Amino acid sequence: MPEGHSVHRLARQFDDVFGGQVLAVSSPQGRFTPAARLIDGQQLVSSHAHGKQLFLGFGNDLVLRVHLGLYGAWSFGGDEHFSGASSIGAPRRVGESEQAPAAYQGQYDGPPEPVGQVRARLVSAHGWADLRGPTACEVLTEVQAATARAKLGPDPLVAAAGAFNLAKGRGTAADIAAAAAAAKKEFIARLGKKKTPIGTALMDQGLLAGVGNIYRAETLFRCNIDPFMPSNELSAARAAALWDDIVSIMNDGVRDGKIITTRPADRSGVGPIWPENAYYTYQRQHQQCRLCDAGIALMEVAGRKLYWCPGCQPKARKRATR
DNA sequence: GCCCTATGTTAAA
DNA sequence: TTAACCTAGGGCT
Repeated sequence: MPEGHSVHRLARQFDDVFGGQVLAVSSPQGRFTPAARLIDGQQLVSSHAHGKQLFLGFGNDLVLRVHLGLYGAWSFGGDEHFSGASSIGAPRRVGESEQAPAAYQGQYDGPPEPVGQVRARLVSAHGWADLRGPTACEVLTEVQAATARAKLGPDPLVAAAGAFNLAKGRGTAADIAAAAAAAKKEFIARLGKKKTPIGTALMDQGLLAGVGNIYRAETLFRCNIDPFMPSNELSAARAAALWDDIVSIMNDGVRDGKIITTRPADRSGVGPIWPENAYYTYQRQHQQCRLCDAGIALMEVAGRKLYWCPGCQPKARKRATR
């Protein structure tokens, strides 16, 4: 699935192209039809991402919660007023871009006939959005939506989302700074209480919301942390540095529409930056590390593939203090 | 066409 | 720990 950065991009996209507009909501596939009727014809009043989940608020106080899961994807289209038409979701192959294609050209005649399994379709006067293959797509009350969000850990992109809202005249800089500080503090505190390996903890959406398999592998490499180290053996200072690194590379992901975690000095001079030179360890098993002589290791852990460099991410020799 | 894979989560065993 | 779920693309026969 797209990791948190993609969902934050989606939240911005919905805000930009549908914000304040009345939407026709349907389910060409049929599976979402009863819930779609609850928000059909309502105005979109908010668009928010928390980790990998998207929350769209409507004028009748109902909330559409969407989780793309492993395969879900949104596709968009519309006329010249429908800026940023794009398709953001699960890349179908390594190296696929999450960036928007060229602007729509030609006459806009409304959304196309649905092809395949379109779970939900949102249509405004100027464009449309189709949702396919989500793990979750449901209409909730505000209380239910708050309950869903309460299960999620701090989001490294909380400040980025705040900056976007600030530019739209919502919120204050002071509130954003406070939220970002609180998120970081909470992350550090939660890690300190967990004995689970740090590589597992980073994938726990209740501990930290938005990091997935690529960011997990890449940030642990960048911070020289052994993925099997118990979370509570990481010093508070290293936990803070880990948070800062996650914030940094995920902010880049929001900006770029793709995950690039390599520092410029560490990229090979051969081939483009992305995807060949975008990662340190993800899907680089058996290849030589970019920084040392070791080969990148791969092991299946809890059903997900974990990549790391045994040379750059050595086992801690002594117990760190917190 | 068939099999495998994928930046994910949940429930059953 | 395993299976199930949702979808599309690539490589294979």
